[in-house]
Amino acid sequence: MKDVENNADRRSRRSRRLLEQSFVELMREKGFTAMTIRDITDRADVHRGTFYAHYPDKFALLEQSIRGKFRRLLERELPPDAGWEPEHLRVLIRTVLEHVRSLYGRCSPVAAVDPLFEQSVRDELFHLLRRWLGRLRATRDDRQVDVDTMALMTSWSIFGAAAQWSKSYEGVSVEEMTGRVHAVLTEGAGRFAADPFRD
Amino acid sequence: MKDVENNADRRSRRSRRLLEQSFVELMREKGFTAMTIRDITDRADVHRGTFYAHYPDKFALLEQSIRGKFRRLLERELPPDAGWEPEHLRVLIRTVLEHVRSLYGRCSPVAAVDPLFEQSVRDELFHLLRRWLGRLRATRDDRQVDVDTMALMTSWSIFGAAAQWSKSYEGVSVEEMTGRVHAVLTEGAGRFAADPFRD
DNA sequence: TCCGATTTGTCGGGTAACCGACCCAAGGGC
DNA sequence: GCCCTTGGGTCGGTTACCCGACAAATCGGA
Repeated sequence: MKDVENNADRRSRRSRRLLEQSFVELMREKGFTAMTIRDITDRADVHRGTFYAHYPDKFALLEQSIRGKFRRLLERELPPDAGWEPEHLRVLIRTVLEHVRSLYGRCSPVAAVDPLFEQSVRDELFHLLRRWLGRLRATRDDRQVDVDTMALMTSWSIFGAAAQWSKSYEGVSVEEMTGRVHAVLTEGAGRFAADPFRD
Repeated sequence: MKDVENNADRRSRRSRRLLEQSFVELMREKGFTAMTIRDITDRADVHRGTFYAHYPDKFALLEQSIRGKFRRLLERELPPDAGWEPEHLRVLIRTVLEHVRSLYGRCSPVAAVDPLFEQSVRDELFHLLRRWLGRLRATRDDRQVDVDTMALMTSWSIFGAAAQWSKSYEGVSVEEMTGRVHAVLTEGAGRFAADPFRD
């Protein structure tokens, strides 16, 4: 269980796969709070102890599940060679907007899982953006800004916009909102900073 | 791997299940001779060494597959509490007849697997009959005949009839043949033995 | 309230499965 | 002929998993 997630032992990968699969099934059958650890492990045909070897509790599995769903969504929308370019940014923003709305739209199922979900989305977003920016830096490394910080702030800004929009921007369409967010990211704060007293 | 087949370690059972499943899929995709051990293990996501921990070669897996199919067929046709009774015997005979015909009907795929198939069916049949006869013996144990021998001979006789019928009894229907076999088993050799010179 | 049942989380000992490497045999192409 | 690939089969060292049992926590009903 050294490199958790993908390139680990065959058995390790299989166990995680089986557990997550059972979890998803049980999620729609009886919901998060109703299911027990034993429910999950019984269905996965895995010893209960094995569960604790991979996850500290149910919430960790829920988080992996949410994260995985979001990641697959991004992989489906974006080309495999996507990077920090206007067109790909547009797609990314729109995907996040819709994903956040689809989970905020329905009254949040359990209040406890809410911050978990937010964290997952932001984190996934952060890693994607850092990868993009990292490759950018490789070509023209005359940048002063720190890549990690840039990725972090961008992920928060996109997510924040999505959250706010999905809650209270009833009249604004996805396209419109995507445009606004995109504009901020590309035109950016630099414009304002250059002339703070413009207005 | 102490009690091979059912009640063994979870991991053991899972491996066998995965391997057999992959085998069945590959069987209809590229056939028996074409598939390699690596094909099977790759698809099952199991280490190649694990295969040899369970089966000496491909043929053993084929045999398990055939045997399993036949067993499931019997379980579907017969009630769970079936025993040595005229009605259940009828069903058993008919099932064997049709099963044998369904595999002899098509020109036998590989000549090498032919005896393997015969052995599997007879063996499965033998164990079922022995179970039936064993329970019978528990109630009225005035029998002189050995249960194992009885079961063995019965299994051979039923299978033999089925094999012969599926090959060359073109005009005889399943019902008709079932009746003949059933008559022999119930009326039996006892009739003739009592009066060998009757005719 | 207390009690029994269920669930959670942990642990030690044992083992099936993993991994990588090995040798050998059977083709197939040069 | 030769080499090179491909598949079969084995082995030693390592590891993730299994099993059963345990105590602590949680919960629902008497």
